[in-house]
Amino acid sequence: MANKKAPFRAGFLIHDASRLRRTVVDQRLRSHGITRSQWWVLTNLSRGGQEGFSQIELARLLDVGKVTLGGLVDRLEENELVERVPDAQDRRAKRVLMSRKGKALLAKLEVIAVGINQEIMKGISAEEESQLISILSKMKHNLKEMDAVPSSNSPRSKS
Amino acid sequence: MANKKAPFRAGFLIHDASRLRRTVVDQRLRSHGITRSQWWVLTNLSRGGQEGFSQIELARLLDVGKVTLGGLVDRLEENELVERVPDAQDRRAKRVLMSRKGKALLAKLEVIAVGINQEIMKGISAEEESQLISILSKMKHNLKEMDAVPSSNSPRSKS
DNA sequence: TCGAGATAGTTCGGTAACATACTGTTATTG
DNA sequence: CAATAACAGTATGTTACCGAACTATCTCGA
Repeated sequence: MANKKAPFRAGFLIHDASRLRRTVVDQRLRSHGITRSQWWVLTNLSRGGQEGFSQIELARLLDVGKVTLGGLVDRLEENELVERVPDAQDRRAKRVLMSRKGKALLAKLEVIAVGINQEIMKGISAEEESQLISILSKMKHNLKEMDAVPSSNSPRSKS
Repeated sequence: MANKKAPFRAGFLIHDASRLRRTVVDQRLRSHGITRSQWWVLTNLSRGGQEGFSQIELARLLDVGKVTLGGLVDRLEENELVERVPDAQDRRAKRVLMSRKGKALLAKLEVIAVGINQEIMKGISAEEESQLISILSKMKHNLKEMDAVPSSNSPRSKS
C-alpha cells in the first residue's frame, strides 16, 4: 500500500486507534456492566479518598466537560457504583463517592484490563511504549494550549 | 507530577489526545459547516474517482460500521457535499459521489488543516512523528486482530 | 448589605460511534 | 429452479462527547 503523501497520518491514526481500542475494551467489559469511560471515572475516584470529588473537580481531572461528566455519573449511579452526596460547605456542589460495590468492581476490572492491554501492546517494546507516552503527552499539552479543554473551565488567564 | 505506576497510561493518553484533537478540529471547522469525521469521509471520497464508492466500501476504508457511515453520509448529503446515486449493477447498493461543492470545500479545508496540524505537533520532531506512526500502526493492527472492526465486516475467512 | 458576576449542576439539542434487528437484493447450492 | 445464505442499507436504541442556555448558589466589592 504505502501511502504517498499522508499529510495528517498521525492524527487519523490516533483517532482510529482510540476508536478501535474503545470498541474492544467496551466489548470485553460489557459483561461487567461498565464501559471504559465509566471505568476511568471510577479509577480516578479511587484516588479521591474519603471525600471523593465534586463533579467539577472530577471533570477537570478527566479533561472532560461537566455535561459529559454529569452523564457518566448518572449511569454509574444508576448501577449503584457511585453515590452523589450534597457537599456540606457548598450547597451548589455534589460530591461523588464510590460505593462498596464500585470498589469491588474496580478491583476485578484491574485484572481484566491488564490482559487486554497486553494484547493491544503486543510486539511493542517498553522503550517504544515510553516514546509513545512522551510524544502523546506533548500533543496533549499542545491541544490544551489550543483551548481544547471543554467547558468545565480553566484558570481563565487573569491579567 | 510524575506518575507512580500508571498501568494503562498509554491507552488513556490516546483516548485523551484523540478526544481533545477532535474538539479542537471541530471547533475550528465549525464555521465551515463540517466536522472532522465528515471531512475524513470527503478526503477518502476524493480518491474514489468518477464512480465514488458504495457505502460499504467507504465504511471499510474508514474502518467504521455501516450504520455510522450511513449517518455521516446523511449529514453530508443534507449539506449537499455529496450525493447518493443508485448503483447500476447492484440494486442494493448506493454509490456516494462528491459534489462540486464538496470538492471546493475540501480544497479549502486542506489549508486550514495544515495549520492546525502544525500547532498540534509543535515541538515534535519528524523522527518522533514517524515513531508515533509506526507504534500506532502496530496497535491498530493488534486491535483489528482482536476483532475491533465493527460490523461492516471483514473477509471473515472461515476455517 | 446588596447586587453583579462567577461557579456547580442540569436540561436541551446535536454529532459520532456502537450493536442488534430488519428489508430488500443478489448469489449459491441442493 | 427454489430455498437459503450472504450482503447493502436503514431503523432503533444506547453511550459518550460537545456547546449553549438555564437555575441555584456563592462571593466580592461598592
